[in-house]
Amino acid sequence: MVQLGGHDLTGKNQTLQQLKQAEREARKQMILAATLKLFGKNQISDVSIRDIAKEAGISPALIYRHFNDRDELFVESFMLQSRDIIEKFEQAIGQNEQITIEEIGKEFIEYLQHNSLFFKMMSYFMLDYTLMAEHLEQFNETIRELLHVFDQAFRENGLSENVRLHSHAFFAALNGIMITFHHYPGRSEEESAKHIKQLTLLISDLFRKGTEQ
Amino acid sequence: MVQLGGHDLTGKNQTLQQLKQAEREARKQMILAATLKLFGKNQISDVSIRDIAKEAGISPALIYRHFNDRDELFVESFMLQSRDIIEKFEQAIGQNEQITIEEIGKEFIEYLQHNSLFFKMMSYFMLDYTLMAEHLEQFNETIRELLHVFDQAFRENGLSENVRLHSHAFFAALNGIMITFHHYPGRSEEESAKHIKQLTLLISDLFRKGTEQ
DNA sequence: TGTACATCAGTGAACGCGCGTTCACTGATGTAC
DNA sequence: TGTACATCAGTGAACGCGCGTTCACTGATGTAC
Repeated sequence: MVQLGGHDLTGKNQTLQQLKQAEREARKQMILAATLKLFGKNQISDVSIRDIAKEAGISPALIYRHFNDRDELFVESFMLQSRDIIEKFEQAIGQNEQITIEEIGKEFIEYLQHNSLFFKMMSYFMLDYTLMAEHLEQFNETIRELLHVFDQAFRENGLSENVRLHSHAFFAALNGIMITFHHYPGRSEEESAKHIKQLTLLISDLFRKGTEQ
Repeated sequence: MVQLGGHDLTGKNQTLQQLKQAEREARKQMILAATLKLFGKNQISDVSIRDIAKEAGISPALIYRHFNDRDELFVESFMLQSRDIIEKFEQAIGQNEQITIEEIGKEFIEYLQHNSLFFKMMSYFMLDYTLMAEHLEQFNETIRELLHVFDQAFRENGLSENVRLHSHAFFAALNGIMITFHHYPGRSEEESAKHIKQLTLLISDLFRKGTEQ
């Protein structure tokens, strides 16, 4: 008799096990979805376990049957969202046969603007390095994947030396534009968006010129 | 008899009043100094009123005789520190007769690195926009003053159009480098610093080339 | 088929804590007469 | 000069709150014999 943790895993019972497993997984996804929804609405540091439980329509205690602690839930939410965004971003970039530096800058910023959740989370993780320390490798991988897209674009545009360094610089510069000006005091959201667009164009232009040489 | 709020403000008494006022101001400065010291040691959001009181050797209640609430204390600390840093930065820049774009980039990043407190606070304020909303104008002025230094440098280097836009872009890009890579996972502080230096040089170079045209 | 037991998702209330802020008070100093 | 009063820096304890997390429990379902 095949046994695992006291469960019968043969025949009909195996399917039942699988169904239970699927149900459990579905519940977990609901918690993650509720978390992401609240991250979208509020400041990330203000989202509490009780808020999430309420949003998901469950008891706070149930969350701890799926995640060890708040940080783990937060990190998993971030990873889920990241994979989603990066995949979409890669697809959008992949459409164009040869993408210009301007286009990739514009696309990236637009992605950050339309998926402000990803941006919010990235800022949150970058500044709260105590949180990152434990989940470092996962976070790292996400960023690396993003940088890979930038690498490709630079190579396609004829850059052969210091490609990764250029990707880092471009990525950081675009991040900086968003962080510095997304809530620039005294400007409406619309004006901010326009200003960010202008700055992105300027920076992209400089990178294009730098790549041509 | 000259009276203000029940106090005699003439002759000898005026001096006593002034001394009292000075004493009060000195106490306030001690509180601000204690706050800044803790900001340097810990994450800003983790610094509590009780911590500050303990550091300053006073009762928590006394802090409320000098500041209306925690936010006001935080903002005043930031302003105090900012004025200090920006003045030092302006002096360092002012030494050179004609400063290059590379130099100003390098100087700025070095200032952020050696005064990580300023950088910490700027990030904190940029991301916590609810806090900023009320103290918007003060924060704004600080940043504007900093941008003014960048403006001058760009003008000295022959740029005549879109000067402020270039300042914004350069400032944002340098910020972005710091935020993205100051705690890049898996790197020592030293390695991070070196990497940031490299990226700063690359970005500065692009801006110089862009200015020359 | 019936019964005793095991498992486990799920719960509401409680624990223990630290927070920003306020309260009621003390004690030193100055002021009025 | 003495006395009653006002002012105000300063205090320790308390208020009220929300947090992450855990506890003790329920109830449905499956399992063993």
